[in-house]
Amino acid sequence: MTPNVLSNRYAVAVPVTQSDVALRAGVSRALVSLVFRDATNVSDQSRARVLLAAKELGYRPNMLARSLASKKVRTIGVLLNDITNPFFVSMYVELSDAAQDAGYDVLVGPGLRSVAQERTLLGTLLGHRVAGLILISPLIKASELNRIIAGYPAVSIARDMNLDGADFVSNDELVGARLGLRHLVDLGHERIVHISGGSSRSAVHRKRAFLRAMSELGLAGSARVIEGDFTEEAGRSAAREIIRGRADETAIFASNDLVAVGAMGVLEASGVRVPEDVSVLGYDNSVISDLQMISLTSIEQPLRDFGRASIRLLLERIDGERDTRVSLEFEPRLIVRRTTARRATH
Amino acid sequence: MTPNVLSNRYAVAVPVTQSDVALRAGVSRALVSLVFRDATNVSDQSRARVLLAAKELGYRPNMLARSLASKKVRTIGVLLNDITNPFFVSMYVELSDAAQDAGYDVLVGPGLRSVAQERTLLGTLLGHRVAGLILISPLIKASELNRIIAGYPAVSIARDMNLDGADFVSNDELVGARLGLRHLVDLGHERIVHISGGSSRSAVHRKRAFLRAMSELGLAGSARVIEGDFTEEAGRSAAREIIRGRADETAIFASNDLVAVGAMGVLEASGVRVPEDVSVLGYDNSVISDLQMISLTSIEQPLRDFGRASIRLLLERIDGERDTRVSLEFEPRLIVRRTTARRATH
DNA sequence: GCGAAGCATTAGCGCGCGCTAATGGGCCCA
DNA sequence: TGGGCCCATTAGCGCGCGCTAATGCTTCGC
Repeated sequence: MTPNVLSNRYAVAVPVTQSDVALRAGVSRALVSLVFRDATNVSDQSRARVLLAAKELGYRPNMLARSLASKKVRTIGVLLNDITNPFFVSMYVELSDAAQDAGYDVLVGPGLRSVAQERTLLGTLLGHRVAGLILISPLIKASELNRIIAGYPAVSIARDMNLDGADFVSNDELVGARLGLRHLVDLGHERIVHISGGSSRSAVHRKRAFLRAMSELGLAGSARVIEGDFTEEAGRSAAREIIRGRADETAIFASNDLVAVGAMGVLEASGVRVPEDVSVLGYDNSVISDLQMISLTSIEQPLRDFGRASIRLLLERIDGERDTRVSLEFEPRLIVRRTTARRATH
Repeated sequence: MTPNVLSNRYAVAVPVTQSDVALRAGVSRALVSLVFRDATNVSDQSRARVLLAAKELGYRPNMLARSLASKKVRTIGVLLNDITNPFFVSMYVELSDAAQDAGYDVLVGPGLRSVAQERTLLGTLLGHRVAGLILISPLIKASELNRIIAGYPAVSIARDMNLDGADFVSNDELVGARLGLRHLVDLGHERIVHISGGSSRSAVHRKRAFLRAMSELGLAGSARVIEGDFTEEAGRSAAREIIRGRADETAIFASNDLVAVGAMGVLEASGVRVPEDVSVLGYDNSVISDLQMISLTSIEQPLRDFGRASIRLLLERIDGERDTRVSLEFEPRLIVRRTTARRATH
């Protein structure tokens, strides 16, 4: 009976430390540190021995200890206000990509449109001492946000909140509205209705851009707005209102793709054909707009540019290269698909 | 001239430590630690003073140092093989939710269907010394995975790889296939084609379940499979083949929603009506299937159950309560929408 | 008034690693 | 053989916090 020999079928993950590697390689712990920090002044022979020992033991530098000791965290926090929105997810992909290129990890705070939850998530991110924050269309009001992240490197995407310390990246709403409306006007449309995204800052900006672009085109009189939010249901509801009111609008400028798709669903179910009877224009060019069954004409926001620029701006602040606030607006692009067509002559 | 007075418009985030709080509260550092760990044996008075000082200074416990000192990391790593797939994103939402309830943070490794990338991401997660891993349909082959995460608490979702140390959570493919096919057969369909998800493990399981369920229904002879993958394009391509071949199939059992939507797009563009001429069934019940314009009948995978169960299983391992491997299969559900209908009598 | 008991607080080591001043050793040249 | 130089390596402190044995203080009972 040897009670020590238990059936240890499942190996326990024994944490391997620098000391373990040093011991096995027959060198000091600090030398191992030097090797893993790519320092010079290490003989090729020693380096090889250390790397070999590390490999044999399955050693991996402990990010926690490393961050703690160096006082430099290579992790960026991303606060997402709505992870179910495909547009934001794509945004995250770009961010993650750009961050990785810069040698940073990304920690997400995936919100579900709740202010309270956002507060918690921000706390978590700050608790992890992330090097900087990227806020994607946050819901918390600016004053509170300003207080929470005071002095923290931050970039806000898609929502300008005039944070002293936060840079701002967005798409040029006015250009977007012009692109979309000119396209519709070129197709002969004049009476155009906008289904808004609600009372959030970005939604209001988009609505104003719509109204202004209509004015520029001399169509201020035939512009109409139906209030909604950024969901499919808002699109459905607005479409019902349009049908009920027997309005003479021939085109819809939706506040985003989801809204557009919701409207189209109701329109087609009611016998109103898209684009034969009504043209529909979305915003974001998210993945659903590209589905063949939907094939929605949409305004594309340059996500890749957003991602790259955000990370760049953030790193400038993290590295202390800049102290002044920067706002960047990128130009959106019109992607024409099959939901917009020449206005029917009646 | 007082060169010390610079225009310091942007406050620098000064890291506040436990010592700072202790100093301000006039107590020892360890007492602050006790307060923040909700220890007993702290007078209400001291507690209040510490908390006040912490609030005034904006102190937040440093997760890094905490993990290092306690040797307990409250972070779970999630490896996602394809973050652009809405199904996986929903999966992540549930996981994140369940983890938070258990007091854990979540660190994501967002893959884009690349094995090399997955390797890197795993390295990052392990470098962060996450308490455990959740692998969502990973691509890395089992043997390698087994070596990398040896002894690490892990749960695999949607892909069984017989890892000794990894539990397994999935949906019961056979039940899913039966649900879908019975529904189609009840509607009078017999000749049914499956558009497969390719050669990945989960795709093969789904295909086999389809074939077996067809056999059970006595329809082995009228079952057909078109190979594809889990993308919309695969659905389109398969639909073209179906049309070209003038096959007499009256129903399509797609390997996922995206494939189904792709097929529907081509069918309708070719004048084949859904569901009048052909019924289409998806899998996953992802967000797109619920869009009114699509309204796809689909097999719902119980994501919430997946998430809860995965976290629970993982915590059991992390807490050392269990050493043996567990596999859980949850029953999917049929969600009937508008893409399936009674077979046309010709 | 004294000891015991109980409670609140503190000192100090350890976590894994970054970083630097200091040490050691080898080599070359005179 | 001695001195000097340079390169490789090491000892040791610090990062912010967890944790516990030990200390100080108060209160109470007899």
